[in-house]
Amino acid sequence: MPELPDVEGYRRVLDLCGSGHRITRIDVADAGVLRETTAPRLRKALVGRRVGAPERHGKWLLARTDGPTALLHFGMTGRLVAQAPTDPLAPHDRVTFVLDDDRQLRFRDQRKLKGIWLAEDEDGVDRLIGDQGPDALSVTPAQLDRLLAGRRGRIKSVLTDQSVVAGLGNLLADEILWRAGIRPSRPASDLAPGERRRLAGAMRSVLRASVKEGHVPARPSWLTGHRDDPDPVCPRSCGPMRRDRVSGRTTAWCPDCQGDPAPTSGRGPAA
DNA sequence: TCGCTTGTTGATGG
DNA sequence: GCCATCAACAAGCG
Repeated sequence: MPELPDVEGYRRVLDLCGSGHRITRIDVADAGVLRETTAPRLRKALVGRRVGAPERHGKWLLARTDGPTALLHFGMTGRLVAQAPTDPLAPHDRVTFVLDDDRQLRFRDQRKLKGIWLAEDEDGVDRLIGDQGPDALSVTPAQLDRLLAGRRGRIKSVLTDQSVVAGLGNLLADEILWRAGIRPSRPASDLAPGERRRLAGAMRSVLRASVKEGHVPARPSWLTGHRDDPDPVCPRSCGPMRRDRVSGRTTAWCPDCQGDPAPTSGRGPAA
């Protein structure tokens, strides 16, 4: 679930609830989410530290303190929730950070695909997320041109490649490509300048609206509002939507709005 | 039991 | 080197 907008929401939770407060205790209910560290080492590094202004890069949340930085990645099912001490522990609350005002920040994650890392300094941060491309929210049209140049892969694969641009997941990529009217299976380097401009604009507007909500909203006027319907219909063309696999991920798109089906026969007439 | 899932990584093959 | 596919990670649902 978590893509850039979700993680930005968790960043706000951490900022609102944590910034300026000291960490007084860390409860580890399931050490399976601790990566390259242990519960004792996490406590030694962070208990007593004051929480600073959190940052986000792509889908990574950087929990700053006046000491080490904790790096959180939420995989497909992770969340960060603020709770009162009286709130019962949820089944998937893996790590609880208790603050000096008794409030709690809980790393809640069903599937434990990712988790929490610890970085002692900026070199450590860089080692963990240094391979990430620029954050999708900050990408300009000119920058997108440079990022796509020479990429022979499919545009959807390129957009969801975190080392190219950081923050876009399956849902966002589909929504953005649909908004821009570009077929997900198009080779990235084939896009015309006008298409790249539309893509940059769609990325910006979809991201802005989604960040405001803290997730990709399933609005009736959006692709995301219909992609899980039994027989999904495109809210723009009113034609049937398609569900294919592109680069191993379920891909929802509209043949009317996004050109012809995958170019299996070699050359797509309108492509 | 199988297939599926909004994320990521590493192996493998073209 | 680039790209696509697949399996794996882990857990739940239908």
